[in-house]
Amino acid sequence: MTAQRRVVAEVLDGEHVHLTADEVHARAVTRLPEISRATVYNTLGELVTLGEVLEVSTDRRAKRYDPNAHHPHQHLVCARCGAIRDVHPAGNPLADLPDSERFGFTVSDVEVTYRGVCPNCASA
Amino acid sequence: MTAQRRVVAEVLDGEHVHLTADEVHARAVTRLPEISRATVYNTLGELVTLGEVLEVSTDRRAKRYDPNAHHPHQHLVCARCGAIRDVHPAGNPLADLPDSERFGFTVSDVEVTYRGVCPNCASA
DNA sequence: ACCCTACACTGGACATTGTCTAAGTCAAGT
DNA sequence: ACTTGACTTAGACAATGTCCAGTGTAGGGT
Repeated sequence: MTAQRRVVAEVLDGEHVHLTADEVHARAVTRLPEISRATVYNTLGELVTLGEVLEVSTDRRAKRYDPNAHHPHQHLVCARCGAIRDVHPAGNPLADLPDSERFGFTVSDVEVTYRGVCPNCASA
Repeated sequence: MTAQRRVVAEVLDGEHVHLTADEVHARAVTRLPEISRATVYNTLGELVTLGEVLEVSTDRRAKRYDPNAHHPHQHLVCARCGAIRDVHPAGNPLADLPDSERFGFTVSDVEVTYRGVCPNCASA
């Protein structure tokens, strides 16, 4: 555990939002001015491997990092402003895929992204 | 309808697979050698706007384009080789999101990606 | 037929995101 | 103190996508 890794972990834990790698880097720099992008990427990658943090890809621009890794959840994304909310749908989407639709795959995971317009954007 | 757009449409229609923009461009070049990347991107964007083609983002590298836009379906992706299959889960995932989990959003769409290991990779 | 205009296309520069590498730094063990 | 190895840094590089200025080109109006 180095100062750099601690700072990255603190940034993620401090704000329960979904930050991009560059946003994490920007916030980390305010606490540890000389931390490099490579270290942030490396550390985020390690946190993902350890299962402490989830990678989320709600748009096709940058990956985002979700510190809420220990509660299974899905995401609801505003198509206009990109806001992201964690949501908890009823049921288990994995159960909705019958064997006949698995083509011999060993299916281990499912990722659900709801898209819509948030109240802010709808009223604007 | 120009020669360039026809070629892009033919490439997508010809092979029912999920091509990246660059793969579309590579195939288009064999038929129309001087077609530019920008035109392929523009044309793909227009096809997406028209609803003729879907953008799929199964990995974080390149967007892929799915000509099967008129049959709602989801995707099953191999975590090792990246192979993509169209699948049709039972039920409607949109119905699984209760009002209490919508936070005032107008939810219009849902995207489901199953992940697993395909038979080929599992036996290797 | 000839110009004019609007649109599409081209090629390349640019932006964003992420990965890689060579070299530097630091701490622990010998 | 020296060696070793892990970590960090800075920057080059790669992949993908977007933008823009200049160049066709097709069709309408004369």
